[in-house]
Amino acid sequence: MKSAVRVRFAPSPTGGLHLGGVRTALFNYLFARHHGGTFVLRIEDTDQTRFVPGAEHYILDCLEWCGISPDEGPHKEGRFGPYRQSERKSTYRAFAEQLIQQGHAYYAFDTPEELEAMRERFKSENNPSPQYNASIRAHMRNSLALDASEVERLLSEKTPHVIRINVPANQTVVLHDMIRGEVHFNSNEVDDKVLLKADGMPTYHLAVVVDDYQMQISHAFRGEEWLPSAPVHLLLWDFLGWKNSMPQWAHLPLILKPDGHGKLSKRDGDRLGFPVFAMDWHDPRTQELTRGFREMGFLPEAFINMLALLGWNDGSGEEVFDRSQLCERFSVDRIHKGGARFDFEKAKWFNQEWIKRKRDEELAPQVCERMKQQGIQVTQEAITPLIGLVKERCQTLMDFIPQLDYFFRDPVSVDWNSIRAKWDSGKKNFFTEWSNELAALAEWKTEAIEDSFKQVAIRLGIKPGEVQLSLRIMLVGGKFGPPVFLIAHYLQKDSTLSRISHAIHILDDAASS
RNA sequence: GGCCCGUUGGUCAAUCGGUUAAGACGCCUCCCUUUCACGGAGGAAUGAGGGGUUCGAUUCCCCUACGGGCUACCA
Repeated sequence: MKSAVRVRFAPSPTGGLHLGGVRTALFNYLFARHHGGTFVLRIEDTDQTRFVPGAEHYILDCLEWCGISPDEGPHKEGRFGPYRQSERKSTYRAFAEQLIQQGHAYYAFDTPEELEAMRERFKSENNPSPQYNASIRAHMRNSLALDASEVERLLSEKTPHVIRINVPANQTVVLHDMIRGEVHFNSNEVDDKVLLKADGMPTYHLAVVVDDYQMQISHAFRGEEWLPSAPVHLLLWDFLGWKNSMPQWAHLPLILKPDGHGKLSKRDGDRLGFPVFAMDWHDPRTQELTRGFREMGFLPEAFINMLALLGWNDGSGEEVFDRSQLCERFSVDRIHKGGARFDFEKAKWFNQEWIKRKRDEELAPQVCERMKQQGIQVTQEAITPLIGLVKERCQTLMDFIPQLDYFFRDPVSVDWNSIRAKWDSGKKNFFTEWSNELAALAEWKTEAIEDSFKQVAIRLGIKPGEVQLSLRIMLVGGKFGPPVFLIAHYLQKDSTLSRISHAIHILDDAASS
């Protein structure tokens, strides 16, 4: 009786794709791959007021960047399309009507104002947000409370109306969650959710059930914030007579703010200086640009690795996994129940691990691109051999820029103070002497450069170590980077000499003034 | 307020009744290196509280506290 594994990621195209969304997509993907199943993308665009052009395409791009592209979706029609709920609009109404015939739903003609008035009227200290439920629906304008003839009239006059679920009283609805086990709900606490809106579109509640059924979804992963509405969905699966086809549910733990309280939001990223969206999101309405992990210099391998370990682990103590390892090791019973705080430091560590693991040639194109964006004249060929020199110093792709910049142009800023403190005629003499030696050097090789440096130092009675930091600052601009003689080697003779002589002038001027 | 979920170091977390309560990030010290990193060796730091169950509870149950989610014709 075991059917094929089919899972879906069902975002609504309302803006950038959040970390938590990507993780839900990822867990779906990993589960599907682990079980040889199918990963479906369904666009939940039933709220026309929140629709944002470009968002769907952006979501697809994010998933592709992460390497977790869906097997079916609006981009890749399968046997279960269409994959946009707006394009499935016509299918929902019939099910809503069917529920009415069976007494499991009813028409409601209440206007937004009337609903507001109801909430005001029944609001109390003990019940600040009254629900549209068994005790209240008798007081409202719906097909359960009104005369049949009146309902007939309202309908024939095309009075705007919605269809609500008729939640039975005094029932215990039991959810069997793959992560949380049994969760019990009392139907008296569940309100008569709108199933079909006045504009004819279904709400999430109806659409998720109809679509999961029609798309033959076997396992449904979603965020924990959906747990409270699970009984509505369970009831619908039952009412529609599809109980035996219902997917197994898994409510994922939330990703929380690093500080303070609540679930992680885009605002936290803005506030704390880290990305929350997978990729840059440019809001077409507000023109606002929100930075993404990709543009901040993260590798997709690191991004999904980090996300996979947020709320799940394989118990081995290992943490760095590539996509295929994740697919292999993923299992629902090792998903956590509790929410996990997002830690940007750890995210950067994952990225650094992945940068170290990547071959220089793989990194080169992206690093090259980023340097060009900064106006630095570079080529992939020139950069590739340098990447290995600096990559263990980089946590993001952006870190390569300052690490590589000085190889291609004179340092933009120089930490003169670090040299000046101990600058004297002896040192000036040393660098002048050494420059002459370098100029005459036959072979521009790292070892030869270093040898000559040491020889001149010894000849002048200076410890090589005492002038090495000065040299580094002259060439690099600061106290960082690979071994200094290696840098001189890559810099070539002319640049090396010119930076040294430029430094001597600067330091001399400062000394004489 | 109500309903639901959760709770091991600062953070991610292992443990599925018996451990000196792993490991990782971050932090600190030292080594390597006259830069910064990488690497290596150490260190500080954890079972929310109270009741049970049990020979024995971090592990099972209950209560409390705390945290979170939901409470729309949004998903």
